[in-house]
Amino acid sequence: MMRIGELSKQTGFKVEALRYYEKEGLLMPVSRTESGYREYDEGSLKQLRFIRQAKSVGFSLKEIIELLTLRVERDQHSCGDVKAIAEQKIIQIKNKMKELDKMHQALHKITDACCGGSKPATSCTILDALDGVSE
Amino acid sequence: MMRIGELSKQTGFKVEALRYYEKEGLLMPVSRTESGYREYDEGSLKQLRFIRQAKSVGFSLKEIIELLTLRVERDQHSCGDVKAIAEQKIIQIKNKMKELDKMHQALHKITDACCGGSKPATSCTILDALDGVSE
DNA sequence: TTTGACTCTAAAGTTAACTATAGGGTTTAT
DNA sequence: ATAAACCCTATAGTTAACTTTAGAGTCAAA
Repeated sequence: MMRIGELSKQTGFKVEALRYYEKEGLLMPVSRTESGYREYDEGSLKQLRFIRQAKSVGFSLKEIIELLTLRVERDQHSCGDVKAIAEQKIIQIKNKMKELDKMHQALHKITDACCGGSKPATSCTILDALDGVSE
Repeated sequence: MMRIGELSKQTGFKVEALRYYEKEGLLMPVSRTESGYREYDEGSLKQLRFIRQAKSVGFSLKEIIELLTLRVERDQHSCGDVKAIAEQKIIQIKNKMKELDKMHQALHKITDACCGGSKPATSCTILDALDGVSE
């Protein structure tokens, strides 16, 4: 078990952000000490790593909560429910990957074609580069 | 050439957002009519499509400006400059793709393993599912 | 035992990215 | 030629995701 300062140090999230996440329902402390200090464990670390990942690819905190509460629990959510939400998220993720792939190809085209040739390009933008990328 | 309302209709961005983008340096109108109306063209459409893509995968407007101004122009930016920035962005993109891939595998694991079996799972979360994903 | 580092709550402030409002010109269809 | 629909600027307001501040309790070392 660790306190909030330690969790902050190990994850890079600020102490205040961690308290904010609790208020928003993203990350609950495992327990509280008698004096009211928050206590966290390894699971908290894992959860914060996931939150960082999801944030970095453009999911909002609200969407991340949806992802985190995706669970099948007897008498709570049916497999069908979970499957439906998960599949919708998978679609979102696939779309994001497609966008990233296009951007990646375009950037690659810039570094390769625009700068690699013998004669220097006069003007080459990512928009021009995207033109060559199959949609 | 089209005016701001038409551009808004064709892209789904609100008129006010387009004006905001101009103020922030993301999207400049091609020209102005005598009476001061903004005028846009096909290039504006292309640019807005790109902005939407980049936003959806978590790039900030500031970062998008960086991407949009990535261009080799004689006497303005050297190939080296552009290459350096582009390569840094490629790294960012690759990281995002890695994160998305992990999330995708985890979600797939949930829909498959947790709901597919004959006996119902009692509890299965995305965090549990991520455990099995190679890091 | 007291000082410094840590923690708490509650509330106000900040930043990015819009969104809405006020007050006023312009275009276009009738 | 006039009303509806569109555009303008400037400014204020909103939402998400924090960050800061104020005031106070707790814990560990000297």
